Amino acid sequence: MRKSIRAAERYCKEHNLKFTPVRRKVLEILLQKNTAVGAYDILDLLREAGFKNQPPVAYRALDFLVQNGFAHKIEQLNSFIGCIHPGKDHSPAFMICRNCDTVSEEEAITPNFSVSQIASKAGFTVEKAIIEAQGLCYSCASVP
Amino acid sequence: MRKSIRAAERYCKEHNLKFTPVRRKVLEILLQKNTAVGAYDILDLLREAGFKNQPPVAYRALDFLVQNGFAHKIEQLNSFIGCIHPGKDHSPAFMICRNCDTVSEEEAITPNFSVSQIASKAGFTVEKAIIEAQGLCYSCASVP
DNA sequence: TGACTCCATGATATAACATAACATTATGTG
DNA sequence: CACATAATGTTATGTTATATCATGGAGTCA
Repeated sequence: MRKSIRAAERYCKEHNLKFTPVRRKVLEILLQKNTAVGAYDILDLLREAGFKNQPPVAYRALDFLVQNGFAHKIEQLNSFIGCIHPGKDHSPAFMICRNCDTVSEEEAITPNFSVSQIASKAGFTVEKAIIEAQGLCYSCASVP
Repeated sequence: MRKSIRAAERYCKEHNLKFTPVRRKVLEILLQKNTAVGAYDILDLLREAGFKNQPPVAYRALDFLVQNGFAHKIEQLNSFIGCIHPGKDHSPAFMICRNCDTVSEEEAITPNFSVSQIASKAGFTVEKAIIEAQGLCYSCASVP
């Protein structure tokens, strides 16, 4: 975790991004858990740590972290999780345990791996999977 | 679309489910669009059609439709879409166009197809894909 | 150095999404 | 008909997320 923080630090320095105290703190919060954390929980923890605690404080920091690949949003939980290999361009698949709430991030490498392959490699029993891709449909890609 | 409604009707009759007016109406609303529709938009349309319009009205109908496979929730949009092949047990992948908002449902058949394969089959250019599986992690599956 | 720019943060308000809880009504079954 | 069950009505509230405008702080460059 210290290592992930330092990696983020280095990456920001290299890319002229500001790794400010609140951004660092939010990333620390995320990396301390192996479950996804909601924005308002983060807000509480920020307050405890002496930061301001209006919603935008958390959402801005989260946007920054997600934008730069230091964190991911888990859509099904409306929550966030620290990224285990930041910096690298990757296309992750998340395995959410309904019993212990642990979210594990698996690498889908190229998107050329199936959910079931990823899951079985991780020893995970899938009960429900969602796959949502954003991009351009055929018509919209053809007519620029 | 008439056909999908009738299929839902038949399925409900066979499974002793009540395909009530509000459920039918919500499904009609969803099937009339090829974009995902938010619960509150549905609520407005219900009101226009003479139904009650408190939030639970929409959410209950949507729960029913999703539960029984007549509709899906698109997590990234907090919205819902009618299912194009209800009744069948399937594991869908959704292609969301950021330009025209069209959401197309592709069949992932067994989960043994990759996102990129599905997308290229559909002529869709993927910019971002999310894959989230819910189930049981290895530890939780081992200790019942 | 001081005016300027850019970006981050502070602060207030409100929008958008979703559910809890309890009352009432309809429907089917013995 | 009495009863059980499921659906709907209704009120209130909880949860997640963003818009908007004001303020501050670091770097740049004439």
